[in-house]
Amino acid sequence: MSKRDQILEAALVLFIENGFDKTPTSAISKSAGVATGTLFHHFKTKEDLINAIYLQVKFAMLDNLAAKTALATELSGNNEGGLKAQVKALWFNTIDWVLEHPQKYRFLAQFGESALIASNTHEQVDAAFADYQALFTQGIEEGLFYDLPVDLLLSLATGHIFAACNYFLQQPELWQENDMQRKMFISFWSLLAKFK
Amino acid sequence: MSKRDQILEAALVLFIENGFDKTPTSAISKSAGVATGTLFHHFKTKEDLINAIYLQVKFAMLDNLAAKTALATELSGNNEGGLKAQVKALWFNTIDWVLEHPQKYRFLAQFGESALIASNTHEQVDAAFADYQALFTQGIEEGLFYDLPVDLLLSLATGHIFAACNYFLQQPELWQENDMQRKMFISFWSLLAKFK
DNA sequence: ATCACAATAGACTGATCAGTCGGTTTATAT
DNA sequence: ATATAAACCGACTGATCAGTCTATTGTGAT
Repeated sequence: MSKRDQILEAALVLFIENGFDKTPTSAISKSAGVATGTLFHHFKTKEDLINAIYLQVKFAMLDNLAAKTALATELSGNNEGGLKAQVKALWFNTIDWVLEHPQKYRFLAQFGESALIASNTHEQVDAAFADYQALFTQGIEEGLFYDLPVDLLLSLATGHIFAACNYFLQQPELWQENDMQRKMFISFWSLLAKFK
Repeated sequence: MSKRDQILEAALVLFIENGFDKTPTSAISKSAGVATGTLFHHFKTKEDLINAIYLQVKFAMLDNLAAKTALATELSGNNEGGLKAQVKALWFNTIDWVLEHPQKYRFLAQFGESALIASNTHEQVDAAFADYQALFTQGIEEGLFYDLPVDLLLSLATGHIFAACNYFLQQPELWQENDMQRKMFISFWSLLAKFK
């Protein structure tokens, strides 16, 4: 692992544990096994660093979704499989990834809404989520989903997913419980779609 | 308005605009028209201050809901009015309050998940929300809601409301649009209840 | 009137820390 | 081999700022 990655990893952990302003750069470089100068060689400022982490985590999440989706279409042969199946895969894979990467998720929850993340950073991420937006647009146009603005529907959907993640990160065993995933998806789907 | 309240109000605005660590206490006292000493007379530390704001805002939200609920039961005569009507009132009044207090909401969104809010603070707030938890418990016991843990259902519900608020704070005129509130409540209700 | 205490003021400081700087090592290209 | 640049190091510093301290002003209470 490159020193740059060591820094990103160490900083993520320290940031979620102590918060941004209670994490001196000296602590980060120390924990990463790297000199101060090296940290500032790779990241111009401390804020650059947190924005880099944010991008890395968001894209890691996205890459995972893309990989899983690709795998699914490959296995099923066709590249459609129905809108509902696609949405379900997206929903399940997101929660699955979060539960496997609790720290990365906690970072997003803690800093995603903070003023530290530059608007430019948000734009880069939003652009990368365009594919999934298209999926929801399709649902609306087909009359399957409620006739609401796409980004509102997307926001409601991510809200549901994140609320679920918050809960199941506290109680991971419940997520595996009989019928739980089925019930949760019904709730999720009902929020979007007019029909079952 | 007491100097204490002036400080709370000034700090809230500065915190959401610049973030916690980019807001020196000197800027707060200056903006509040108060001396440094006065700030630290009322709040032992800067973190005490942000926790005090958090409590004030959460309780303001709660007091508003309680007042509106009380008014509704007074007007309707009986104190029941059906579970769905009660949930709808809760849902509508929350969004209404948020849209009328965008800064307070933005504060909650930005700092509610941050490490700055003490666990003790969270506990005080959770305790105050017990009444609304009872409402959801009732819905589950009556077999009206999905058979899921209460706090999971609560978390999903608040997730939906917050996602909606985020959206309509950007596009306030859409909230008033014909049919919008009806459609949004259908989506909200479907997420909780097995039947329409 | 007098006492006690809460509220207010603002100059001051000790500690902290983001970021710099001059230098060394390592990798790459020619 | 040699040149060039990128990666790396860590001691150092200038600026910032949370919180203190001492003094002054309201404000009841008896």
